[in-house]
Amino acid sequence: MMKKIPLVVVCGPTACGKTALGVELALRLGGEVVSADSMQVYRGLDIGTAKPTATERRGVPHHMIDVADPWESYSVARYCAEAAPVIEDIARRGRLPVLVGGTGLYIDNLVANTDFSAPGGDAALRAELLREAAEKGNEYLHEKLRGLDPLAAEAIHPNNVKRVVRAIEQITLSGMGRAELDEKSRRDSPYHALRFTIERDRAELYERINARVDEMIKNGLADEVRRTLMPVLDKAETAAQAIGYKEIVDCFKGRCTLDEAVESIKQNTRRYAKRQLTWFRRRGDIYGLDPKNAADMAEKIYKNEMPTF
RNA sequence: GGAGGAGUUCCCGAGCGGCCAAAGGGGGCAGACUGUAAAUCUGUUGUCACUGACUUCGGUGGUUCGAAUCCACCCUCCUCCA
Repeated sequence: MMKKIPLVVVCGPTACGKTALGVELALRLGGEVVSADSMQVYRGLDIGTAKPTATERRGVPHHMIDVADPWESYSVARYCAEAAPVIEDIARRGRLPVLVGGTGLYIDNLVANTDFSAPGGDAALRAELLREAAEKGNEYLHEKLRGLDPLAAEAIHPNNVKRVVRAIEQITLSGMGRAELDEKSRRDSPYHALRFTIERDRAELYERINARVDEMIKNGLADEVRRTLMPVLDKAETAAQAIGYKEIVDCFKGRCTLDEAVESIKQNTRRYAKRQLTWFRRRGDIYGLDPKNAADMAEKIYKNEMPTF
């Protein structure tokens, strides 16, 4: 059996300080940063995604940032397909890959080496199912799923149309139910991953979020949205969902004032952070770091003093 | 000074004698999550010894078997007249 690739993971909610810690770790451990962020993949979406600046990167190479255009749709599958070789390459060069990001779905599937080769997507089928749900109701579509894949139907709430659609799509395209697909998608992981997060008080985290949004606005977020997203809005399926962007778009479309948009960005970011906390919390293998000593932790990791090692 | 209107649970806001711990929304909190995931969805939200009890609807009294809902006075805010 091949030796596993050591992988340091810095995850956690937005604005908790992942970027700085990741860079610090990379500097001290001779590593390179691999971003695990579903929005930083997009070129041009810089300010609103809190993409690390050249200064913040401190000379550390960053990967999986700016790898797609805003009008492309992105996905976990694509992320894993692209990030895995990058990590392998870093390791081959004798450096330590440091995975830094807040997109739990991407991180977990990358680390688990999930096989996404089986069922792709079918835009036409999705549109058709979506229309069916709109016309005949969520329950109708859910019943349809129940007929095809009872186990999946059991696990997915009828109102979660997006998931119901995907489940129907999966079984239609592959002939396999979700349980079977999930089973087949599991592979051995080539990584030996150590996960860290930075723990902060909820109130403090929310304050950091609010302050950062104000900072983004000051740094020209609205202008960035006008330049990079507005022109391609109708095609930018994934990118148009980004917090900080969709709200400004609403403002440009006259649906709200700029102040309202800013408040909305803060609100949505806070809720997003909360969902991230829930996601990461359910994993029992994430080592929580005190923000005050986060940087010093790098030294301990380096010296193999971390309890999880 | 006079005439009206309003004060409801964290916020907005319905309720207008019993079915009210009080609709609905927001926010908060908790949860789910394998090809849109910064997305999508769910639950919960007075307290407790929680199939029951207790404290809430500006304040104090009163009417009533029973009040957030009726009456009196008081306090605060709004509109109009002076």
